[in-house]
Amino acid sequence: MNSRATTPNPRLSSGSGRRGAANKRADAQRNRAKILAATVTAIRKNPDASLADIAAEAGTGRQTLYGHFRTRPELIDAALTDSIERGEEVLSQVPLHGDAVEAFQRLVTSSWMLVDRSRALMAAAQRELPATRIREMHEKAEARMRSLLERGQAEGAFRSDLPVTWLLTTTHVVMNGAAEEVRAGRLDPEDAPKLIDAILTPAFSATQR
Amino acid sequence: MNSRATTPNPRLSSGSGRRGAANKRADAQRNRAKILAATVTAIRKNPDASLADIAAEAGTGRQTLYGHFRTRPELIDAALTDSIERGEEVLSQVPLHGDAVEAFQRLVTSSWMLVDRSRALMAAAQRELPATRIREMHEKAEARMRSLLERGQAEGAFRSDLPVTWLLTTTHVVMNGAAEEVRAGRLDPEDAPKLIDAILTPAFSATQR
DNA sequence: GTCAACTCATACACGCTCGTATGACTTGTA
DNA sequence: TACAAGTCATACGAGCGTGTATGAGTTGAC
Repeated sequence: MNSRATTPNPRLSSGSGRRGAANKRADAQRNRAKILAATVTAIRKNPDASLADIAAEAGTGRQTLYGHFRTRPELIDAALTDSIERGEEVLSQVPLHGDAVEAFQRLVTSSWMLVDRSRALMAAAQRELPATRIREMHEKAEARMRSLLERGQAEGAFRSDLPVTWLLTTTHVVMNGAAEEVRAGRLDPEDAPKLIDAILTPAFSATQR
Repeated sequence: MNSRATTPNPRLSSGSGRRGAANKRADAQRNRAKILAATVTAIRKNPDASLADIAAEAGTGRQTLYGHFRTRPELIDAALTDSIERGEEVLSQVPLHGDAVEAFQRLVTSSWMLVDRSRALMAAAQRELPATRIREMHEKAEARMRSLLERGQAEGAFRSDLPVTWLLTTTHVVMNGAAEEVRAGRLDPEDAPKLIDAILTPAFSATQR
């Protein structure tokens, strides 16, 4: 074990203890990031973008890409993981205290922006990654949303005659619908949160049922 | 013109006046139908099904398929057109008179079953056919739904603070979500209409706003 | 029964993408 | 500065899907 001990490099042991990701040349880290970003935009432009397309989008050689990601699924996985991690940073800041309905609205608005950004990537992932893997990546975000909905139900803010699962999918589905409308140019991104809210709030409300 | 006048064949001039589709051997018509059906089921099983897969599913040779449909898009187009035409036969029977909300519920229930059946095919079409073509095919069904929603708004049954377009997409999106849940085995098809309704009715309701 | 229509197996050309390999070159780092 | 790490152009093999071609065989229609 520990055969690569030539460079102890105590400089940066931040984050996970893994050595795989951290101690790489600054150069390489930049390229990795460029490729990850390019994956999102390239697939956004063309859902069937090849690895060559993505490398071109990143302004890097195809071989460089292969140097960072051995296979296509591995790249997609990494790109999605990255997107979700960035999303987590945003979502974890959303205050969930207080009125459940208002908290839900805040969470949905933030979530929607993320969905809008990585929609195409998600679609690609759904075709190339096992479904269990994708669910696994969304675990945190989904758990947050679910427990908020559950709290709302318990407090009588949200209706309890429907399973939380269905409220959850409805939420996803309406956000995705808005994102699709934006993509098609039929909806102004600015207006989306309001429209999403206009549907979900009365749909989930406990009043008058 | 009229170079193929060898067989006047006054037997069946039913439907459109076109001669292209009608006067084919019974044999060929059967095969065409088999292929169309196979397209739906094959793509349902595997969204990336090749023409070879589809031919196999139909129990026919690949060349026979090419005899009926010159290219892949042409096949997808034909299959979707066929699905939609069959759907029209169902939807046109749904009574739209009387209370707009109830009519909407009836229409949604019927529509959902169709969506559930041809969801995979639609996804394939979205990847291989121009968006305008797909919208064109859905024109009738969409117009029916739209005018019902508009009537509901005018009568004060549906809220008027949202554009009909958004009500329309919401409807689509929730139906699709249910279909997806069914596909994933997380939802019983029997329960779907009830759940869809439970979301859409309060979401679209004009009361309490 | 005759003929055209249709089916189907086989085969080929083409283009595309993935993944691998090689080697020369450039850049970061200590 | 010296060496490892990383980049990149080029090239190759394999696999797959599409669309075309050919020809022999089968089936429906009149």
